[in-house]
Amino acid sequence: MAPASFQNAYPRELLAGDGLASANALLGAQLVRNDASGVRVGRIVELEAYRGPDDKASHARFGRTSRSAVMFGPPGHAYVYLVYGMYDCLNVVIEPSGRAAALLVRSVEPLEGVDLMRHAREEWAVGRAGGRGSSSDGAAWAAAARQRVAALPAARLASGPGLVCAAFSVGRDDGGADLCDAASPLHLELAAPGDPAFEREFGPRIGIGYAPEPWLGKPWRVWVAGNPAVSGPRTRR
DNA sequence: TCAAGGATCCGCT
DNA sequence: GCGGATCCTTGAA
Repeated sequence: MAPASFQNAYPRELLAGDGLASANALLGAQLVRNDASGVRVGRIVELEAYRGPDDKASHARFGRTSRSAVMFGPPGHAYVYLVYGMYDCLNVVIEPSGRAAALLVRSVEPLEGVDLMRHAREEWAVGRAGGRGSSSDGAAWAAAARQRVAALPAARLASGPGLVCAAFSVGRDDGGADLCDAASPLHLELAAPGDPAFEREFGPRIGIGYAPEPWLGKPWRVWVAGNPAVSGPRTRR
């Protein structure tokens, strides 16, 4: 059965205004990956806003660089970067050209294509296994990694910025992709009309300890209250 | 609690 | 141009 999606391409104007308004609007929207392997759809349940060169937690704090150039472009495009050497993170560019703001997609609740996401997570985990040590039991390690992923509840398949990219096969090749174009293999869609209502919660962003106040404490992280797919701060693990 | 991993940036020459 | 520090994380121990 064809998904009810592909008709509700996300309106770019919802991303062109104030960053926090964009974050509020995007929470609950759908992330869609449509490629040769099939269709994967998830609901965005956690976001963080990074708001321009003045925001000392944002990559834009260095000004325009080759890495962050996409963020300085028009809203609705994907900004994908590598962090800690091994994790890709997906951001949605917001605010008008030249403002260099973006929303980091931290968590997604799987809706369709859960098996594809699980398979992608397995492949990703096995890929990581290859880089670990020199052990001759690499195959065993990979098998164990597959087993761990297989045991995960669906809600944990994309509950973290690196995991979102793993589950949706997002890489830096996707950087610059137009997420407001329904024909794009990776794009956003409005929430389905029948989606349940939810409450929003706000708090400080995660992993930006290097940033000074007031940026450190800005409540620019927003998530769906009580949703099991929300990653939350590490201290909750 | 800690190691893994590599792109990116800054400061220095 | 080069070298070192840093980093929007994760999973294993």
